[in-house]
Amino acid sequence: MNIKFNNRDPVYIQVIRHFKEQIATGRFEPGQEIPSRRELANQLKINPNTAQRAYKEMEEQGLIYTEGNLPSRITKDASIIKAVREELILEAVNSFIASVQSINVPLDEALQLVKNNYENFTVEQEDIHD
Amino acid sequence: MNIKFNNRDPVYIQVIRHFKEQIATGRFEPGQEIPSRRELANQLKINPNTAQRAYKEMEEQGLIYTEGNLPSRITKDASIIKAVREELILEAVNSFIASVQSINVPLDEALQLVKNNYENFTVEQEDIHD
DNA sequence: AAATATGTATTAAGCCCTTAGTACACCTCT
DNA sequence: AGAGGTGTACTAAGGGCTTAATACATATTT
Repeated sequence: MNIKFNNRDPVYIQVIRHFKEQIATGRFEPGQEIPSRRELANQLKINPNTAQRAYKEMEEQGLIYTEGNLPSRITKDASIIKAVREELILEAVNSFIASVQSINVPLDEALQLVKNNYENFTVEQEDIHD
Repeated sequence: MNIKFNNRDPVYIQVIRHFKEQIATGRFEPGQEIPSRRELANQLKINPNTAQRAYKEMEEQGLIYTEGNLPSRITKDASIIKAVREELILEAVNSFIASVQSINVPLDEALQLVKNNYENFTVEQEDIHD
């Protein structure tokens, strides 16, 4: 468990986002046990209450579930998992289109830019902070 | 002047973002006079101090300039204007790539999604709030 | 039984952003 | 000279998010 936090979004939102990514890609499998609130807080160096808030929202959204006071687990509902992935993708696509259209970047140019930067992107990211 | 504000980013950040878009696309021309702090606040229904904060940061970044106590103007520095456009584009591209890679969307699929949604995007946006 | 770990809940404080109200110096226009 | 608009600056209050410090019931482990 490792999250690169930025300073503009609330931490609990970024935690939820990270879990959604893990669920959408299958790195978190259905029914898989996840860290307790306190353990997650320790791992991420955040406050237990912040972890609790993230978990609470995820539980309300059906992303995770908790039986009794056992460690929470990833949902087994395939339709939710599928919806999460589609939500993330749609969000990324719409956000990108809105951005490039707001600065009048034509479709061809936008596609070309993505193509040119996709492969070696992870490498470049090492220099990016915040 | 019309900005659709969201609730997650600080208002003065969104104002700056809007000005950058206008500058990058040439809708704000070099040397063009811009609304005073108070007038902008009136137009956008925000507090004059928030407008002041946005203008102050833009002045520090060289996006606008102020001579005496005359209304501020858009920079005439072509290199800054070019840099703004490139910054916005790079930001959009990197953000998009980071998003799709985090959920393992292959390049081909990502490009196809952008292509499929680019044309009719402005229409769909009418239903989107917040 | 005792200790530990779990989920859950409450209260308080601090920080950032926004809003609000005010103030001052400067310039332009009447 | 006076009025109005400009940039600029300051203090104060409120809201949302985070952090902090506890607290409690339950289940598991020792």
